[in-house]
Amino acid sequence: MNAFIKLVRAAESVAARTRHVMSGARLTESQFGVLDALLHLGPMCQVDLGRKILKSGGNITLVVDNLEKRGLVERRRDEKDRRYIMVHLTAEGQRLVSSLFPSHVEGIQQEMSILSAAEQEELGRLCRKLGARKA
Amino acid sequence: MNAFIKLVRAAESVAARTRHVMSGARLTESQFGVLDALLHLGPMCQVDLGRKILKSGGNITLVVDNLEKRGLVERRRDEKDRRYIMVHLTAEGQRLVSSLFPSHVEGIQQEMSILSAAEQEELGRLCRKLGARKA
DNA sequence: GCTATATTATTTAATATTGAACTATTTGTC
DNA sequence: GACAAATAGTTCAATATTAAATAATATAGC
Repeated sequence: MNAFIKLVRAAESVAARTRHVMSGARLTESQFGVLDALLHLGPMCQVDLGRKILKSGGNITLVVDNLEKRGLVERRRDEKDRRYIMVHLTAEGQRLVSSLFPSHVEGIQQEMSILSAAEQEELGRLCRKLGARKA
Repeated sequence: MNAFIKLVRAAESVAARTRHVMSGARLTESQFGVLDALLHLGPMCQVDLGRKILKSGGNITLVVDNLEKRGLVERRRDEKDRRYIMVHLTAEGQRLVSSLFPSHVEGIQQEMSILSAAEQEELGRLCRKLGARKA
């Protein structure tokens, strides 16, 4: 029980302390999460984006809307299965997320560096068990 | 870096899977967090509530507003220092949060039970280090 | 081929969330 | 005591977030 409270606080604390890189570019965490997924995994439909950043479908619609307004991503209807809309990075989106990514990673690593490599390993192992638990 | 991603996913996964107790009573996580703090720590000003549930001042104003509309909490101006507003549980608020608390705790314990007691201990230790890190 | 079911995406209503500007109050310093 | 700095709370605009209802499309079973 206590472990859970500390888990949530740790996640929120570290996230809050590393938000500045994103907010400097006027991106929210969800927006950055979407751009990050598209950069590293390629074009993706919105359901998959939702699974990736753990948000509801309705939410993804809005986040992608806002990214699209800024010209950072592009929606393309899948002609094979017209239910799907694949979300693509634009050239500008790619440029932006690529330029932000290194300092984003660096900020997180700096925050995590209070734990030794072995501790980070162990933390990852424990969290993976919790995250993978069935509904 | 990987550890951080797993940390966030674990926190969000467990939280999402235990949300049903709160949403069954039409309470959000923040609303429940406020009621919980008031129940276990007594009346509190809004700044302290914000520190407790890790949310901004503007947010606390709204969350307390919504709890007040439902008659679950009450605002009382501190007459010693009129900048402060102490938030109190009403009888109804106390009844509600007390009735919900056991199943809330049980749900979390069930989610966490995929880890052994020793693992939970270790997870708590690692998370405490991360959460306590200076800004 | 028709129909029931499932899946993707959107919309809507309600609440959350932040950051910044703002008001009211108190405290510290001269 | 006056006034500058600090602190508590509110408001506002922009975006997020969910759950539930809906529309469009695809698939499976008959």
